[in-house]
Amino acid sequence: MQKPSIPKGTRDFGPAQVARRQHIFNVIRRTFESFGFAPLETPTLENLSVLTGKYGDEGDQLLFKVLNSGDFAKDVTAADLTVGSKALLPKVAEKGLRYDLTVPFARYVAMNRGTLTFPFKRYQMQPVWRADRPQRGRYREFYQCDADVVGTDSLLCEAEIVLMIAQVLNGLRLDKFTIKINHRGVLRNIYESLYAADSYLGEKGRENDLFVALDKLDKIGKDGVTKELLERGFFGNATDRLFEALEVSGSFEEKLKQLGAFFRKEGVVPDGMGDGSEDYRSLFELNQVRELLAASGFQHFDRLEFDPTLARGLSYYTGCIFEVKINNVQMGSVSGGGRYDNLTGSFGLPGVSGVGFSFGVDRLYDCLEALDLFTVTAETPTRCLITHFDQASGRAALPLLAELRAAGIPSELYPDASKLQKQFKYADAKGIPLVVIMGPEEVAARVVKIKIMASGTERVLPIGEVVKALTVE
RNA sequence: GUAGAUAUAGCUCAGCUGGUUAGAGCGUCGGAUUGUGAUUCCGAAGGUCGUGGGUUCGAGCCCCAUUAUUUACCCCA
Repeated sequence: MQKPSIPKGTRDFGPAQVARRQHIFNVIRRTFESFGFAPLETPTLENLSVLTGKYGDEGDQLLFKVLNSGDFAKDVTAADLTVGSKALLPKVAEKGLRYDLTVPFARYVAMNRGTLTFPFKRYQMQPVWRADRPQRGRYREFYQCDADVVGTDSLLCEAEIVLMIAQVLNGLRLDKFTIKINHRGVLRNIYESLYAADSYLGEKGRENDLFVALDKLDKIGKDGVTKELLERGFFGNATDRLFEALEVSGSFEEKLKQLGAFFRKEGVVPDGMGDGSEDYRSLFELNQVRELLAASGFQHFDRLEFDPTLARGLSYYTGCIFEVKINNVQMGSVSGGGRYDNLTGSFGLPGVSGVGFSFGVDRLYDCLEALDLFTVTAETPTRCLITHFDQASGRAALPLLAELRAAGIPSELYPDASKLQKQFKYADAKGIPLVVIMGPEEVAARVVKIKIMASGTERVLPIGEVVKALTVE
């Protein structure tokens, strides 16, 4: 006999867990649909040509590749084996498991460009797979819930993302959250500010190294970031000015102004609208998002934070970027997203702007569990269990069973004529709130006894009035 | 890929410097109640101590290896 097991980083979900997960999905789905997003599903498998190169080198390594069917080794030569796995891969695998929902969506848009009505708004709730080392809040198979819009530059989309995030988290009663927002342009401007002045800082074109290090500021502090930048070839005098740039404080609006003043002081060339404090496009756009939110009646500006250090790993983002954390739980981000100007470009459809974001259902689940916020605990949807004693009473219960179901009350008849004690234990263990007792006495008198499990109270009703009495409650 | 921790009953875990027959709680099953759950009482079943080797008169405990799980780093939902 072998011990059964499931792959690392995957989970089974029992009935109680599924019920709680469905609750999360329902809150998200209702929110997405109320904002006009329509559902889309794409295959679990994508061609590797679609997936590779979209997530950076690290991302490519985390892709699950699927071995070709049949004799997958038939094209492999001895030479391939000596060159190594890189040369071997395209010969043995042409498909992979989807890594996120955004790239398959971009692929879908490019393939169906002729039939879609733009701007195209879709939501998608499906599992994705990453060959990561599992740890807290990190799984190899997990569900994402994405909502994206393609075909418009409007910053209303960004504002609505913030609205949806707040609506979902409030709907889940996870009200202690922080939505961090930044703009890739801000990061670019910061990078430029380091070069705009006279000092030489090291090799140019290493923007990503700067962003990655910057993103860790709140985790490893100034010293840690400085150390990491020096290791990556930036010179010492760069970091001082970097931290000067980041010393912004006050309201969302004030931070934008301070950063604009810093860029001008450092001689960063304006790329924006040219009206005073908004002559940097990134700052202008962030301010626009803020104004649109205010006009939409957004209630949670205390939970929206402009964070110029926020970077996010995925390399395809070009505009606003978001990240959401639950403050009172030790957990990675539960949601993230941003604008990508040219995601469909690599699929032959250039110049289409998209913006979207994603919820990590599994992390939301972990947060809700850590905060003990689940209200759904039932092991079964059954509301009513009919007990019986022998074949005759069991048979006599069937019309009532059908009647209950027709009335929309999920019901079941205990399948065996076991001891009543056993039937009651079954109802209790599964959290079934009502038990109908239908023994020979009840059948003879054309009545049933109904017990409300929570209170322990019982009453006797004529069999014809059962459904009516239960539907009133 | 790098580093650490853990592995004992279905689950969560005790188990003394290495010493007879490895324990508890919860859960399961049976009974107290031949027509009543959760509460109470009584009883029972359930363990090659992850696996393989070594040290020892003697190993759940010490040593080595191996596998699995898990935490952190990198990165990320």
